[in-house]
Amino acid sequence: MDMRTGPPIDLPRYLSVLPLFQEMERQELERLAAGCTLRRMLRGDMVFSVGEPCDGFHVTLTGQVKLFVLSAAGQEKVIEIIAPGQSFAEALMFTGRPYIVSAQALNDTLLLTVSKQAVEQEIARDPRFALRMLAGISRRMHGLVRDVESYALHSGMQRVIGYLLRDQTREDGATGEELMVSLPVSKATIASRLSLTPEYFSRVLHELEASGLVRVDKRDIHILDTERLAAAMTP
Amino acid sequence: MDMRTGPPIDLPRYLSVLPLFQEMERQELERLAAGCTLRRMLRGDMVFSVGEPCDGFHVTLTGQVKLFVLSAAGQEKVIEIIAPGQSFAEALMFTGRPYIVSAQALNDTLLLTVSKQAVEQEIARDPRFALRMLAGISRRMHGLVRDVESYALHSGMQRVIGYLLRDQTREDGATGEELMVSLPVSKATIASRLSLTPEYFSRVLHELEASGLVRVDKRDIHILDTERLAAAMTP
DNA sequence: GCTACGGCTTGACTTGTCTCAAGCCGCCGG
DNA sequence: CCGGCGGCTTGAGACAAGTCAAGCCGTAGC
Repeated sequence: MDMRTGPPIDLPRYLSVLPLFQEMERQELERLAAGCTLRRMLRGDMVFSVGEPCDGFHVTLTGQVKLFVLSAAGQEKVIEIIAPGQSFAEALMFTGRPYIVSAQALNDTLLLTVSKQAVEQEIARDPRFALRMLAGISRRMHGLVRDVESYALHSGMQRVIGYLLRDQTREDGATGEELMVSLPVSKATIASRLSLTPEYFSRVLHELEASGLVRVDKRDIHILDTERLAAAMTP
Repeated sequence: MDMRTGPPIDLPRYLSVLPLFQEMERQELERLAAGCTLRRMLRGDMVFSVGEPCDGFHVTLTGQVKLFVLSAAGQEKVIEIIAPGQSFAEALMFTGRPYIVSAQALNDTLLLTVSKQAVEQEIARDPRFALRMLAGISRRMHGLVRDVESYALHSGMQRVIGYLLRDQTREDGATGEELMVSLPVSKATIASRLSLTPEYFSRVLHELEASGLVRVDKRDIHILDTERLAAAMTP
């Protein structure tokens, strides 16, 4: 374990709060913890780059990480923005091939890395852990399929609305209730995540504002009328 | 087991040739086979539809299946075309949620369905089977990431070239070697797979032909110069 | 205070890709 | 032999989204 973080840390306790390791016994967590590394990363630090060998998966305890690819022309496409508590690169670990995306810290970040070896060992010991990994990866894949669907079938405006309402389920609140979405990172990064240029993203937000559907204040998007906004997605 | 297929079939033998079940003992295969169903499907038959509960995954032994979604406006987007011997919907099975895509037979198809229960049972018995499932799903996800990348960073022309050269690795053959790609299904279906309209796909192929890079004969695309074609992807 | 820079917006123009509409071709059924 | 239909192509025009360029604003640094 990397001890650059200062005083020893109760790693098993850190692990226990992660969705992936819920319901695991103290003893199992300790076994896993032995195969873990904790790193403090600064904004802009690379977690890994395309082509590097992959021998584990990662969890952001605090901070944010973006997964992205670069085109031959140097253009960047953000595949996913990893929020605190989320894991990433689990799937890649199991293919046994090098990374196909790069990962970079968007903020100062506390990063936990679980070695491939520890995971395989734990799967061998307890098949239920394998099911948890499978469920996690499958959920990730679910998201990717929805992205593909979105890129192919939705306009830029629809993708933006979809992003703003991503956590809103139907009948989640009363009609016309006002809620607020804070963009977790720069607008340019969100734009890339949605496969839009920053310029066009700006215009779309402006248009939504002009229609009286949202109010934009820096990175806070106040949704003035959830229902009308949702309605604007299916014209 | 569904016996509509006529005389009893040596299901374990069928299973043993699938990549997913490689290296499994006869006894394990027999256990799995007990949880399997074999169905003959006609062109156009639905394997499953969005929203239906998912209690297993599928393998096309012969024939082809398309995975697709429909937009609110009724527009279709083909997510993937499943070739003979390939499995699909493994990931969805593990999320415990209903199907998020639909699957339809593109040809008369012999379809094997492995029940969720049989899979979970086998994972409990042999963790190495879990690793195989994980590797399979991860490979699928790898493909999805490359698709997202492609939709975001490549032009229509580049996506078509990428599709034509998908199995070609560098130094796979001599310079200028001629090879041929047969479209497995209708051009309209391929177009949707690539997120293009049939009209535009047609124009792109025509343009490639005009540049002397390919020769199109019905569904056979003869690649006249692999290197120049690959070069046309990175302008 | 002035300057510099990152993050964002705005305007004017261009273009890749879609839409709509018509037409061609090969094939099957009557 | 003819009609119809699915699969595909072609043309003309429209539009969503991208590009390039300039400019604004707030914060950080000197």
